[in-house]
Amino acid sequence: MDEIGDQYTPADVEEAVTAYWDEHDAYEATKEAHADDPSFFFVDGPPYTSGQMHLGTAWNKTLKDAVIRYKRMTGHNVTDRPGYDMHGLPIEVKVEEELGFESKQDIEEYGMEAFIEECMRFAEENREAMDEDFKSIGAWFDWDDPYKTISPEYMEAAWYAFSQVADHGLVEQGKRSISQCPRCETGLANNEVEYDEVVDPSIYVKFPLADREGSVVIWTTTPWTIPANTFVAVSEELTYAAVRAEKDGDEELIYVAEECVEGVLKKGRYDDYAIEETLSGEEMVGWTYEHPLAEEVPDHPSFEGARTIYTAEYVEADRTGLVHSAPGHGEEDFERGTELGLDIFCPVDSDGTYTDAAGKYAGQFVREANEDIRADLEANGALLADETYEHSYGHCWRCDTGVIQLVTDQWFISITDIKDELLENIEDAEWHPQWARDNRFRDFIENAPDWNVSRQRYWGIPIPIWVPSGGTPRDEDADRSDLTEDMIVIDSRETLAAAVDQDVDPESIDLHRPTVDDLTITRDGTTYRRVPDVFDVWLDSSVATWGTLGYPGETEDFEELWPADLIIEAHDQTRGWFWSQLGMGTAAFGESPYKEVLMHGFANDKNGRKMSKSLGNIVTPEEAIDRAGRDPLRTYLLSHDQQGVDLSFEWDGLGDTVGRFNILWNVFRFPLPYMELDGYDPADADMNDGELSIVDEWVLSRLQTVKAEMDDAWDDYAVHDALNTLLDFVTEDVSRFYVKAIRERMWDESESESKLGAYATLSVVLDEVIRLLAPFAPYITERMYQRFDGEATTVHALSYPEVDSEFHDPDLEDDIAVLRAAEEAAATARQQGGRKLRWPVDRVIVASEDKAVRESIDRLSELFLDRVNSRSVEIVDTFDELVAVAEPQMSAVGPAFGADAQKVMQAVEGTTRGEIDAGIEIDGETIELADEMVEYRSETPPGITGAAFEGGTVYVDTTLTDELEAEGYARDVIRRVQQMRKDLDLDVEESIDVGLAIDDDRIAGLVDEHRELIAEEVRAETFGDDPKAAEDAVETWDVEGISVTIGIDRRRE
RNA sequence: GGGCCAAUAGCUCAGUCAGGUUGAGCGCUCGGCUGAUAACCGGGAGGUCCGCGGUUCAAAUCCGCGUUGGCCCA
Repeated sequence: MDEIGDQYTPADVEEAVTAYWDEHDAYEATKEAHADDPSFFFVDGPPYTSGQMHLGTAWNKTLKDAVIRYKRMTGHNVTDRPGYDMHGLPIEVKVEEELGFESKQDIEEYGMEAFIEECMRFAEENREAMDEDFKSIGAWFDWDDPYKTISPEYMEAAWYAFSQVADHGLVEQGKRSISQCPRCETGLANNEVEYDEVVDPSIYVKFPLADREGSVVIWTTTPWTIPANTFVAVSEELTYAAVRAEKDGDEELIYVAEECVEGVLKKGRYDDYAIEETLSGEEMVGWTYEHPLAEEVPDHPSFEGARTIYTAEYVEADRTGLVHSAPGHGEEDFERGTELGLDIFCPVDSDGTYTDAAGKYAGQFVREANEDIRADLEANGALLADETYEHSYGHCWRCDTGVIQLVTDQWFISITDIKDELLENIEDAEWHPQWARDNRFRDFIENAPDWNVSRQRYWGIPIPIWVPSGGTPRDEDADRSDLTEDMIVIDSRETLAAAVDQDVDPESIDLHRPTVDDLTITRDGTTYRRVPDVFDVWLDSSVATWGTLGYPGETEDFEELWPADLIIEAHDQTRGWFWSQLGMGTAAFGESPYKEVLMHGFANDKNGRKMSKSLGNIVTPEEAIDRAGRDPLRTYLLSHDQQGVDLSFEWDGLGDTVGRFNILWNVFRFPLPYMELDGYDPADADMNDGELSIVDEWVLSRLQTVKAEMDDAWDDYAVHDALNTLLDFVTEDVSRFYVKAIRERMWDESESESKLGAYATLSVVLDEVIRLLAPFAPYITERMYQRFDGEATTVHALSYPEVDSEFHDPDLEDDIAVLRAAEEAAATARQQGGRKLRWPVDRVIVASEDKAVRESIDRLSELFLDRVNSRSVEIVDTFDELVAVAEPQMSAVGPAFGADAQKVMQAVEGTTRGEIDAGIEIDGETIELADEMVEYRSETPPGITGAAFEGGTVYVDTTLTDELEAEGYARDVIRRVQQMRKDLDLDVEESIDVGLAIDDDRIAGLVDEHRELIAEEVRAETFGDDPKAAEDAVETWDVEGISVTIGIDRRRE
């Protein structure tokens, strides 16, 4: 791995480094090097094992990897166990697809045990593929020992935590209205419901009043919930109208909110109407009505308090102002119904078909019954209007089936009971960025409902609750409070083995279903059975901070490390993992399980749109690596805001990043040939060797400033700021200024003190840059380190460079900043004066009214002269050679001179103040000019051009003398010979013979004065005047309009 | 429908917290330099600071109302 190519080729570098790491166990060496450092407990957010790495997960793992590498280099023993989230419905659905299943029934027929084995195989296969993906971007985690949510230790961690939650009285069982996927036949958490636009029926239905004339009108998009209608809700704040409406000669009385009268009448296509009476919502409370499908659904709610009008807060003056309410379905309906003490009637099964209680519709799938219900309502004369409506509607996140709202029995963690504690615990974690915590996260927690943790599925952690047989949660008659009281919550395999009636080996038992389903517990003569549900998969990852430590099975690490020092995920996890962990940590242990959060963004396409198959705008990490490389991809991702802001992926931007690595590569390989020639080993660089020049001191000082700025950025996990500060230093300071400044010194004699100083400085700068960059770009830095030093097994095991105040000289940095600005202005002035940098000038004038600027240039005058190629510099507050040039003011000249004004203008324009003062002549007559007729602008005298910089102006005197011209031409000849040497591919130290002919006698004479200089610079042994005789190369050049013919010959021994 | 975030040069982004003539890099273009050469340096062109309104002597920045995109929630 010793050859350094002329070109930076990421693929070659990365291939070589990967092989090197494998061969030398670089990862293990790195961990070993920091094994005794203070611990840093990082916890990996477990990606779900149903897909492969995409750009977003690549970013996520890259950021984590960079932080871990940085933390190690700054002296921490970092926990780097990767995690995988391997349970849950998404995998079940994928396996069902593979097996061609369509319903739960298929799973039962296939056999639960076999199905679960398939899920495990699927998850493991995906995990292995994802391992490889993550490794491919240089993510150094402990891939041999990931934590997996399906391992017995991990599942036990969930059981233990849940039992703690139960001990705190926060586990409840009860009926709740939930989103149910009728295909998966399970309840879904809110965040598992995705909203898509669908077209649904939109019907207005008349509910005939029982104790008076007329009907109330409701609107619904779910006709299938009408069989379960239990009450109608009105608003306390609305006024309602009794409307006498007429259609086709028939009259009827309907009640709607006053504001909705016109809308409803229009929908019903009534010919005419009159408002008979208005009344408040309150006045309507207690009115009763007939169920509009009374005959079709004989068992419809008719219990005490049913078919009655009540108020509810969820009623708005929308559509009709009255709301059909079915506590057996809707969440709000359920809450209000419970509040009113109404029974819950839900005639729908978990698979979305009506039960016998639905009468005529029994056995039908609810959404398919919509049409029959609509027809029956119409036949009953209850349909006021019948339309369709496009709106967003919830769908199962995995199988895309439209969800239905049902009231079922579920197990909950009563988050609402500990809300104050949750809000307090938020404060214990520091977030980057902080606004995410204080706005979004806090808002969410304030509104968080109880956490439904039960799923009626197979591939998950079985809920460790055993309840008395006959009192299962599916039993309609079971008393809820008793159930919670009587439940037994098992916290571990040991406890399980001790408690159950069967023989169980805690060492070998697999806690998955169906193994645990058959285990019973007998206590005081009562037999307990496990509730059949599994945990919501969000509960799995919520226990990650102790699950990854094997707690409670292993307690040592937990006691030492917990809670986590840092977690890193994208902003979608605010209400995902950031939340679930806080909820679980608080409910189980009373505290936040993490101390710091770094929240990054999403990787979108170049237009800021989500990458998706349907938009065809997906960029894969593989493609990015193929086109640009691993280090450039990582660096590109990390150079953008890492705190809450999305990334718009752009190929050009990735290309720019490659460009910056090219610069770094060039800086790195630039000194190598010289050092090799001198037998200089950069690893042995010693600042005491050689002599430091001002630019050496400056770049070393800049390096200290850069480290200090990077430290500040890292402290705030502003990873992008740290990286960009470093990259700017490499391109702006090291490449553009420093390397350019020391190039000449590289050609000094081998024992030159100045050269040794430059070697030492550049060695130190490169050594530190390599280490500073290592966390971001692990491959190229390893490559460079191994070429440059290589003493340690890997650069990643080394320490991060620290600020050395001995080399910090802010005043010098200020001086050089001024110098660079002035130098830039000088270059501009030269360009305007048509004098290229290779040609020396006699003098440069720096004019500044700022004393500090003048002093800076004065202190650095030698360097300044060198860089602007001038023989002298004058530093002044004002440049007194400027010429005041007259500008006629025509608003004054015109009225005074009338017809002669044009002549006056021409005579005045461009003359100097002296000439004006001496008097202007027009047609032989001297004329009088008033002060206001002329203004003056300052111009440089002939041969001098100026350009401003921040803090002053630089003037360059480009007047030629023979001496300047002689050197200029000589330098041009040198440059041409060097080009020819290079074209011949000569060795740097190889000698040549030169022949030179210049097609202008005067110039030839001038150049002749510098024969020795030329011969020395181009390593010419002989210098003749017959270029054509040369055998190796003859070329004629145009130098400033003069034809110059050069011939060169390699010296042959 | 609600909350949070974003929108500034062709592209990527600073600047917004703390109001005072919009900046940088890349790209483009013209020129220069050059034994780092697919590198490097300088000049130039290139902006309704997403829109509309308000506060203010003064708004990219503060406030309000929108538009577009992202995430989360309903």
